[in-house]
Amino acid sequence: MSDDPSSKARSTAVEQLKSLGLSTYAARTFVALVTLGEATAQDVSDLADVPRTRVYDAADELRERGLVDVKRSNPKQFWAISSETTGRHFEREYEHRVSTLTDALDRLDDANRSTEQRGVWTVTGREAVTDRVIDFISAADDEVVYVTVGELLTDEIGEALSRASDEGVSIRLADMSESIEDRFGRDVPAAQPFESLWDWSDTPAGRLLMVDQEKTLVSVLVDGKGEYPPEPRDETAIWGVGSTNSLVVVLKALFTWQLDEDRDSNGE
Amino acid sequence: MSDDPSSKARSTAVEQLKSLGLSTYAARTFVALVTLGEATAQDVSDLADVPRTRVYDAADELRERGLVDVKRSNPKQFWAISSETTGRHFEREYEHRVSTLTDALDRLDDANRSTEQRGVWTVTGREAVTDRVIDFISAADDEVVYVTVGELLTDEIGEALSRASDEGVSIRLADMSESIEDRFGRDVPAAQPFESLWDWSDTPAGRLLMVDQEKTLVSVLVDGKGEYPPEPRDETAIWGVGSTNSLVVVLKALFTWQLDEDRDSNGE
DNA sequence: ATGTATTGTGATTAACTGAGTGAACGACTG
DNA sequence: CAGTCGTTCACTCAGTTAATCACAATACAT
Repeated sequence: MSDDPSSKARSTAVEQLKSLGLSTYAARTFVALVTLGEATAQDVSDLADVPRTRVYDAADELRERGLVDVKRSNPKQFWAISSETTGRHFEREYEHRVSTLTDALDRLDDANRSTEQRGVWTVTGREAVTDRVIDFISAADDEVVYVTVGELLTDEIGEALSRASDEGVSIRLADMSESIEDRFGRDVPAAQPFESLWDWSDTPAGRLLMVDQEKTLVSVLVDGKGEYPPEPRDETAIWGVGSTNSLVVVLKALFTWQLDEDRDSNGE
Repeated sequence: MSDDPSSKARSTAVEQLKSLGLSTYAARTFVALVTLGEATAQDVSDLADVPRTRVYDAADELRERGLVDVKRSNPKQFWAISSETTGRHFEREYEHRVSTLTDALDRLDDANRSTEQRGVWTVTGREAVTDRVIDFISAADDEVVYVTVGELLTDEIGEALSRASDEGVSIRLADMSESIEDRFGRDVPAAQPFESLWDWSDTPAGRLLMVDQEKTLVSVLVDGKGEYPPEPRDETAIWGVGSTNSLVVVLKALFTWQLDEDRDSNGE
């Protein structure tokens, strides 16, 4: 039926609204009101699969949130705000929540975070790994060594590298694809590319990161079945900090050797 | 005790995390990990008031969300991402959700929204009223007449007025305080201030809005008990659209008379 | 004016998620 | 080898939310 495409949009909208904190009835009612424009409880009940007697509660929940207006006629009429306004609304709500959260967390965040550690931590998920990489780069004082493949050099990481470079941190990027090299010729003028120790073309690829010779991260892409849909759990990394950390020690040795090698071949 | 200020931050952080979709245990565990830095299940259980046997589940929930890393040692060690990274994380998550939502809603949003209507809608809450005002101003084609007090002329509304002005809509602002007049001398060059019909200084104040002589909104501030804490339910508005709408008709009459009066006294 | 149909409000019940507890298994240590 | 600690799993209980029903109020029609 012609409802099929819109019914998909309908269910995704309901899902998102629920994840944003609305009850199922309220979410369904809101979606119905968006499509109907102006409607009575009966109309909503017919379209949204919400018991008619519950539409009033759902609409009230929505009204308290400022998502729906009510016409005090008989029968009552309901009206949903436009999708743009909905976006603005949740944007404000979200900003408020996140800023409250980060404020509170900042007040708790202890200083004893980047001390010496033994052993290594594991991270799964590409976004989570990217977060750690950005953390490390942002905290760099002297030097960042980053071996990666173009696929994993996102804008966010580029920005972090640029910022670090601006603060006088020396950036060493390895095994960049052409397009990436072009990009970072602009973005990170101070980046000094060097030849990678390994040939990544055959491996499933991943990244190597060393910051200030005391924080290191190693990741591999683990495309489980097929690499067609970018799986959420498609990257796993281990990382460790501290000059005596075993992972740091071994990577420092490798990188130091490799970088010296590189400098020699460049006639420095 | 010295814990008191931080325990407040603790509970607000937990609240926000829960509202962002985490379970109570997960939220408490995360907050404990942020303060502890690196900790075992026992440490978390002691500080966070989470049953020790449940710390593992909570940490797993957090790990799947990319908020916590795990060291596979014995005993297991947990580590929480920094507050800045937490902010970035939820920002991304939120952006994804809201864009998915607005996409879906746009696909549903029916065109039959701004047709002729009888009767008026009611809105409560200052933010909700502001949303309607912005909606109206953004949809203006020819003319915006806005009578308000400085308190209710927020940046958002200023931006909306500026945008409308840029698109050739004539803006008529009334009863502006000096500072506001200054501001909109810059922001809205095309704004034509005019003398308000009423003296608002004694009333609880509110706003009047008419757009294209076919959409009108009237609001009053209803400071219930005291105006000291800006109550969330502190403004109530009614609005209606359509050239035959009763609220539109009466306000159009008032404004037309007033604006003509104003033009005469200015010698136009 | 009265009866009927429909709207609005409240109460009650059922189902489900999530918090809390305890038991059992496994690993490391003395 | 035994005991202790760490880890996981299974189960109970409570609170919340969905769903249904019953009743009151209003509007419309005859």
